[in-house]
Amino acid sequence: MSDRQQQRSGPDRPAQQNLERLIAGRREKLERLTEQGVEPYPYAYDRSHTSTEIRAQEQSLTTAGTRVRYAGRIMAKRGTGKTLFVPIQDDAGQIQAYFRKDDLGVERFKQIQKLVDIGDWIGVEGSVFRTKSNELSIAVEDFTFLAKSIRPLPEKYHELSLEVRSRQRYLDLIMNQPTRERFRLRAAILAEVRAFFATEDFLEVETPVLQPLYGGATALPFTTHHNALDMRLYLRIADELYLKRLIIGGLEKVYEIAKDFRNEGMDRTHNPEFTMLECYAAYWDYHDMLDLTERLLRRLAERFGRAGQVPYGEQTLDFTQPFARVRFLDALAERLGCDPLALDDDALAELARKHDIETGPGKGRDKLLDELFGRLVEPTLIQPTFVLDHPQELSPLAKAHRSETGLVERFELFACGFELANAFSELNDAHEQRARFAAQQALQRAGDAEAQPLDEDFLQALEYGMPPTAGLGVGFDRVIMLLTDSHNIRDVLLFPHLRPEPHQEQPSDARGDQPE
RNA sequence: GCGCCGCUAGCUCAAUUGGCAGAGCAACUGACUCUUAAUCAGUAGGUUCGGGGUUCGAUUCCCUGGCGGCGUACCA
Repeated sequence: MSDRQQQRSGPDRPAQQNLERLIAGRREKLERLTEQGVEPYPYAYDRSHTSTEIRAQEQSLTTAGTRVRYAGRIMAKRGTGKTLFVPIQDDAGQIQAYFRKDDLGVERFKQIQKLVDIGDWIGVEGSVFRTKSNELSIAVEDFTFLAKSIRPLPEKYHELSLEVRSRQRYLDLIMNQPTRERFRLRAAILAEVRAFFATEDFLEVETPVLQPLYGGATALPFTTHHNALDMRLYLRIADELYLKRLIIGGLEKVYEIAKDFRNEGMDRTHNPEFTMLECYAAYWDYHDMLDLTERLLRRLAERFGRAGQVPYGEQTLDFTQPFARVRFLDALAERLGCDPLALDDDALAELARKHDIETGPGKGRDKLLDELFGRLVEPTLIQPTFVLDHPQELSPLAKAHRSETGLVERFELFACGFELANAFSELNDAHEQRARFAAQQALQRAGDAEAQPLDEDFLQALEYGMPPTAGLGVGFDRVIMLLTDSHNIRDVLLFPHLRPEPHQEQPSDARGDQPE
């Protein structure tokens, strides 16, 4: 190790010399601790109380004079000569440790004063008390070194950049209590969703991530390769076609919460891998599913908002009343000021171009209507709103509308200007489904790369008969964004997708992936 | 993808018209027995993201590559 410290003219980048010095200094302290007989990386520490428990039990702990054993990361050191105040952070918060030279002796005090750094892990043992300035503290009688941090923590009173927060999430978690709270909340919301589906009698299932053919959504997949079978596989873009196979199998109510993968752009509401909630119920139509969606969102808003009101930026979203409902074409007509169905193809294309939407082969009428809707209507849907009855071409897996030709029985839920959920009465006529797939293939030939492929295996399953069924997909990360007042999906993903840093080179002998 | 903006010490940020690259925190040395952004005195820390160009001289201007932010497009 000392050889490396002496290495001045090596390949190390000069810009890192200062950091190297800081690290070398901490390694040196580690060596000196070891020389003094301190085990630098012990195997366990038997703590008696967490910070939460100490705060909750302060009264009894102080009156009884109980010795507590508390552990965590050192977040600061404030020395006043022969005493030292050290805030120690555990999972839930911080408790200040109070070291006195007179209590610990010269050598032990010198260890904590000189050889222990901000960022190190430590266990302290002593009694709980309040300082003169009324700070809850532990008067340390003994301490145990638990682990060394050889890199300096970020500076303490400025925010980390979004990049550092995302790329080095552990630093964000160390430095920012709200980040910890946000991810605890995410876990609580997930648990609440599972509890909801349990009360609704849904069965939680798991379906394949690696699929021989992708389907169930309009999106581009990630491709990989299975060596043993020497075959191309796709990471799923949706769970839909497998969950429907389960409905066909007679599991009447199923749901899955899992990662889907879409090989598309990233922005504040999109990450290449994201968590999707999908559920399917036999004998239901999309009206039943709409009711379930409203029950779910209302329950989450009541549990995690303020009595069903959810603050989001400047807005407050109200989930207590029945959500607004608007038909797709009506909403679009209102924004356009004319009936889009009354326009001929040329007029529609011109209208699209007027709103900066590309036209051309592979973009049918319905696709243009959808893009116009996305451009003109979606951003205006702040309060929770159901949009119903979409054009058929956009929804090759949805059942035709029972009374409106050219439309399907479908709804999307919007809030905060983005889509939260998508559902339909599922198409269960195998013959019709085959025709819809054929239409998708025609679109694909015309240049629509996202058109859905024909899934012969799924069609075979469907030919055994699927009962009337409604299905729902919910962008779970977006629900988390909504309920935690987060405005970038990266804030609700512990490890959002980022470009690798230049020094993180990929192994050149990587196997399994097939370059596309 | 495209457009705009950014990248300076471990972290957060300065630097006049192109003229010696600075501060706070962190680190190091010392003082201090109730601090809490502890305080006080001092020290050290830089290939200004990489490469190229213009110039007597580039953190600054130009080109190019990398990464990031915001906007925009497709999608949950």
